[in-house]
Order: sequence, then structure tokens, then C-alpha cells
Amino acid sequence: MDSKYQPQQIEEKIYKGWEEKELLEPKTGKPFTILMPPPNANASLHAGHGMYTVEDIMIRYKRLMGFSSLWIPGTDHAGFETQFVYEKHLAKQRKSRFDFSRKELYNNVYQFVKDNSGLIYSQFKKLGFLADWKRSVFTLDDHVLKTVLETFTKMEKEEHVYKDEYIVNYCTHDGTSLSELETLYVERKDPLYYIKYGPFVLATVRPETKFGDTALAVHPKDKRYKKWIGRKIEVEGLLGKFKIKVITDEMVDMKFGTGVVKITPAHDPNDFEAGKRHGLEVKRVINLDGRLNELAGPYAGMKVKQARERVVKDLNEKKLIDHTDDNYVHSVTVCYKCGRDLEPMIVPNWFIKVKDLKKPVIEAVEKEKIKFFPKRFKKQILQWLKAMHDWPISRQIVWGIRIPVWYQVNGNEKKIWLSFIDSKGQFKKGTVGQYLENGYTLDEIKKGLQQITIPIYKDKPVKYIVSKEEPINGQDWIQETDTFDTWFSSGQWPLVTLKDDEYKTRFPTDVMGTLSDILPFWVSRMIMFSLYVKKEIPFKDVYLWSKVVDSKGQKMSKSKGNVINPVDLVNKYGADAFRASLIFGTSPGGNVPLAEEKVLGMRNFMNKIWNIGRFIWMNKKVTRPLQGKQAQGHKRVMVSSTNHDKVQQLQKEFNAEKKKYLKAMDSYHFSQALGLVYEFLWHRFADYYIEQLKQDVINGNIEAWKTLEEIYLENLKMLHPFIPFVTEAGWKVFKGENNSILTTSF
RNA sequence: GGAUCGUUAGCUCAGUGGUAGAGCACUUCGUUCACAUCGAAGGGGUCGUAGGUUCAAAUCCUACACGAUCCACCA
Repeated sequence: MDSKYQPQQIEEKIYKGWEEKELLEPKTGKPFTILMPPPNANASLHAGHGMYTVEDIMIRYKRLMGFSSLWIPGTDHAGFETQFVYEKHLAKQRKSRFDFSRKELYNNVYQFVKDNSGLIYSQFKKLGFLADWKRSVFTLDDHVLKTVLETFTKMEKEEHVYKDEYIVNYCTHDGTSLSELETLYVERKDPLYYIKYGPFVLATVRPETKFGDTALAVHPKDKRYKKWIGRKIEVEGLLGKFKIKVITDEMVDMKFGTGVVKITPAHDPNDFEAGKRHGLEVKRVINLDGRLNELAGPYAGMKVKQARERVVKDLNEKKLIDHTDDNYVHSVTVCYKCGRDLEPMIVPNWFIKVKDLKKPVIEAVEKEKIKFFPKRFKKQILQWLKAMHDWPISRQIVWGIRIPVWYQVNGNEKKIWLSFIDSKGQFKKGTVGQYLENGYTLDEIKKGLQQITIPIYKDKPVKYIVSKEEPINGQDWIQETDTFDTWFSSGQWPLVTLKDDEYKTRFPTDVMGTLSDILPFWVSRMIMFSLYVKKEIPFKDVYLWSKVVDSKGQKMSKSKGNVINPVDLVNKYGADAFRASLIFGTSPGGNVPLAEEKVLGMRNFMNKIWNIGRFIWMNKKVTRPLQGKQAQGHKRVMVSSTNHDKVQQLQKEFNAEKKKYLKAMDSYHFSQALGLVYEFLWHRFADYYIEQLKQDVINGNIEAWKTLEEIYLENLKMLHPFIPFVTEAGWKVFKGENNSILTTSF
């Protein structure tokens, strides 16, 4: 045995040994199952992934408790995220997604992901994860597609799905609508213009949307404007005179601005809601490309910001601006990827009605059929579930699962808008009818198709069918180009990871571990899908682990430059030290500061563990039968009553430690459990008992030696879930190279 | 605006009615004898503020201050 524990030399070998002996796979016993939260397929390890250690701790602990532990890994295609990364990659080659048909683009991204995947698994192995890698599931695997499409079909049939125009946050640069998760808010100072509007003055930061105004609103209790309510007023605007109705709505804040608001349903979420309440016309003036359209007259074709400047300039010239407040601070919704302002836009979207679907979810959480650790997250998820509104599931990107909806072309030629690349490589944009008339076949259009957009025609909607396969008379149908929101597929994770017969034995799974950030987006949806499809909860417990932050408690981000690469730390100090530093002295659901000094401290602990074993091992030889004077000395030690008492005391102290340990482990108090063993092994077992019994052990006191060995090995087992490598290495020293700590039990 | 969490040693954080703790940092001493990636000893905190409950409060309650996060709003 080396006097220093050197993880670099043995970790890889140990892991290989587990693989060769098939110890990553479940053994017989009562089932215990965890589904690994799927990281992005093309991701590489970041500090946050380190917290997966918590699941490894559970898996290994249960294995040692005699359970049939199974940890199923997987990767996520991460739609928007991955396409974004790929597009940046394209940009370097001075290309964009508009240079490709959706089919080409999809295949390219697929290849890109394939080329970059697998890395994270090798890094997970480096961390020692005891997952059954052979069972890895990718969210675009055939059987996953099958399940996801079936779920959608079922939902559509049972009327949980609808298509509607909806106001979404739309990034005109990335060309897609964004989920709540993908939006950020930034505080910003923008001029607030007080515009003369007929008899009123009203405040707005977005004068360029005034061409889409379809009403003015005041608060019902606002006495100042009582005489105008319900009347149509005449307004002199930039495009001449027009009439507009004055309505009342509670949403108007009398104290803000002048208390009069313009309602622009097509370009503001609140106005959209108000428009619905009052049955107002929805007048779109900004197109999806971020430019004003023909309703804006001379401003048509201008981008939003440019149009705003021109409109303000022209309003000023016509003396239609009363005054401007230049110190107005408000928060603006921006794209979390490109940082540009998001445009509230009317986009046809597929929705899931959540009202009925979320009911059983709320019930399951309230009745604690699913428990949360730490407990406070129960409140959080309930709050979110209650506020949850209909879920837009379509995304205008290609990297994902294409929505299995087919629109009828025949009779709708003028209603179906699309873009495609023709056989000569020319980019085309317009209605399908326009190109069919010009001699294109539907096949050619489909081949080079990029995107189709079908507005809602309320009087005569475009007919569609839901079908996993292309309808037989394919000539007449064209498939939706939108893909599902990533959460739509990852939300079905528990429905696609187990084998059919395992749903009888391993479902619901035991624990779902994840970061509290995605509790609403992911966890609640997994519960929802599972209850809908399987009529059963997907997991019994939810464990929310900590967010890994830097040593000052700051979130790690590239822009701050405080990103710590876990791989470097593992190479330097060993996987055990890294793992222990994420668990030792931390609490779940909070922050874990990751600092090199802490990892170093834990590395020292690993070395201590190693050297305790080394001391005991080195003295094993001495306990052989002794002769002559030695034997006399030996005998004398054997009968020493003080030492006998010490041994008994040690045994007693250990029993108490183990009891506490088991209690902590069973209640997910991993930090406590590790701290307990740390304190016992180092400061009681080594600093006190070994020092006290040292001479006796060296002299060959069998009772003392035997007790030290037994208790040491027991502590290795207890530590094994946290620090698998050093404990396995120590175990092999005592039990033989071919033995594994994983085959023992408590 | 609503909610949740936090505020404890120089730093990062455990501790949840009964003698204030850990890691790192700091001071002093000790190297052949398992480990200097070590050991021994020590300094350092009126546990955010103000009230209350209690024989007893860092811990329970109330209010406030500050910070973090989530949700909503933001014309």
C-alpha cells in the first residue's frame, strides 16, 4: 500500500472492474428504481451535473441494503437549446437555417448531435456513477417517438388539444415563439410618450403599434372619462382620421399615465386578453419577421425600432405628442438566447388544455401520494400548478418531434402559407396555391419545405387530420412543420424509459431527483402525463438537490467567468473528493458553493481513510502466533482491562453511529450521514481509539486489532455511496483484488 | 404586488427548545515509529433588529430590516 492515496492511478481501473463484473446492472432483490434526468445529448459535464451524485448515493446505498437498484440513464434532444447551438455553428460558416430545407437541417443537426454525444457519459463514468448505461434512452429514439405521438393522438381525440391563435413571446431573430422558461426580464429606461389621441392624451412606450389599436380603455370607476364611455371618438392620426370605441376595463390603472389606455390586441398580452373579453378586432401590424405590414401605410417594411423612431418623428411634426417622460423604467421581456426584445405576437399554436389534466396532479401532491424533499417544495409546486394556464406546445424549430398533424391542401391552396427551397436551390415564400399554379408539384414543395404557417380561419378552417404516418393519399396532405416543445417529450420520460414488464414491478419509480428550477416545467408535467396515460403517479418521492454556485455564492456563468470545470477538479483531486465536496456540509434545495479548497479538504479525508486502512493492514501480520518474549508481552497486553474497556467503548460508539447513519440515509439527509461518518472515523476512530490502542495493536492484541478491522470495514461500507472509489480500493486490500464492496450488504 | 427561503466565527455553511458547531483561513507546539494530504493545543460569534411565549430560545410566535429565488404585473 502506498503511503498516499492516489486516485488517478486506481479510479479508472476500479470502474472498469465494475463494468466487467456487470455490477452496474441491477441484482436480485426488492426493486429500487431511479430515472436519471436526461442531460442534453451534446452537452459536456458542468458543475451542476455533479449533483447527480445524489442519485448515485441512493442507488449505491440501496444496493448495499440488498435492493435491486436500477439507475436508467438517458439524453435529451433539447430542441431549442440544441438548434441554437447548431445555428451558431452554422453562423461561423456564414450560413443560416434559411439555407436549408427542414429535412436537410434536421439531418445536419442530427449528425451534429451524434458527433458530440457520448462525452457526458464518459464523464459520468469518471464520477463513478453506477448507472446501467446499456439501457440509455434518447428522446428521439423510435420507441420514444411512438409513445409521444400516441399521447398526442389520445389527447387530440379526447379534446385536450386545440389550435388557436395565441399571443406568444416571439423572437423575430430566432424565428420562434418562446416558453416562459426561455424568456428573461430586464429593467430598462425607455421614453414614455404621451400621445394626443382625439380628446385624450395617453401614455405608451410603443407608439409604432398604434396602427393596430382597436379600442381605448379607461377604468370603470374613473370619473374623468365618464362621458366618453361607450362612445366612438374621432381621432386624427398619422394615417388620417379614424374612429375608435372607448371601453371600460378593470385592468386599467387609473394612476398610471393619464388613465387612458390604447388596446392593441395583436401586440400586447394584456390587450389580447382584454380584446377577448370585449370581442375586439385583432389587427396585426407587425409580421413574424419583425417588420411592420401594409396596415402601417408608409411605415410598412420597417423594423420595429426604426418604425418607432419614424413614428415619433412624424407625430412630433404633426404636434401629436403632448410630452415625453424620459425617465420611465420598466421591465422588458427579452430572449434568453440572443437577448433581443421579444415581440408579443399572434401565432397559430397548438395548445393543451390543462384545466382537467392538472386536477389529478394537484390532488396527488396535496394528498402526498408524491412527497417532496425538502418539504417546502410542495407549496411551491402547488402554487405553480394552480396558476398554470393552457400550455402552448408548438415550436417553430425543426430539431424536435414534428407534430403529427396533416393539413388538407385541396381547397385550401390560398390559405396555406409556406417557405421552401426548390430543386434549383431557390428560396420561395408564399401560398401553396401560388406555386402549384406556377408549375411546382406538391412533392417538390414538400421536399424542400422549410415552414408552413396556417392562420386561423374562423369561418372556414383548414381541415386537418392527426396521423403518425403520412395519409395514403399523400398528394393531398401537407404536414405541420412545428415541433413539440421539448418538455412535451421529456415530460413523458417515465413513460419511455422502463421496459413493458417493468411497469408491473418498478413503477411508480422510487425517486425523481432534479434541480428545483425545473420543478414546474418538468416535474409537474411528468406527473401530469403519467396520471393521464398510466393513471398512476410516475414516482413516489421528489428530491430537489442544490444548485452549484461558486465559492462566493454566485451563479456560475460564462459571462462572469467564474465557471469551474468539474473535470479538472476530478483529475486533480479524484472523483471521491469532488463528490464529497458537493455533499459535505450542504443542504438540499439550496446552494452548494464549490471551491477548490473544499475539494482539497475532502481529498485529505480520502487520504485519511486510506491511511487508517493502511495502519490496520500493516499490523495484520503481527497478530500471527508469537514466540518467546514477544508472546509473553502479547499475553500481558491481552489481559489489560483498560484496553478491553476501550474496545468495548469503541464498539458501543460505533453502534450508535451506525444507527444514526441509517436514519439519516433513509430520510435523505445525506449531508448529515456523511458528516457523521467523517467525524466518527477521523476524530473518534483515528484520533482517539487508534492512538489509544496503537501500542496494543502493534504488540499483537488480537481483540483490539480485530475490532478496529471490523469497524473500519463497516465504515467503508457506510461511506461507499458517497465516495465509491477509495472505499472499494480499501476493501480490496482487505478482501482481495477480486472482491467488491458492491457485493456486500449492511 | 403575492409567495417561499435565508440572515450563526474572517470566508462558505451545518445546527431547530437544554453547555454555540464543521470545513477552509489564523496562532502556538510537535517531523524516523499509518497519514505533515498529519497530530496536539488555542484564538475568534451578545446566532440580522425589536418585542413575545417558556423554568429555558440560534431554535417557537409577531413585526421590521436586508438578501436570494419563484410567480404575477409592467399601457
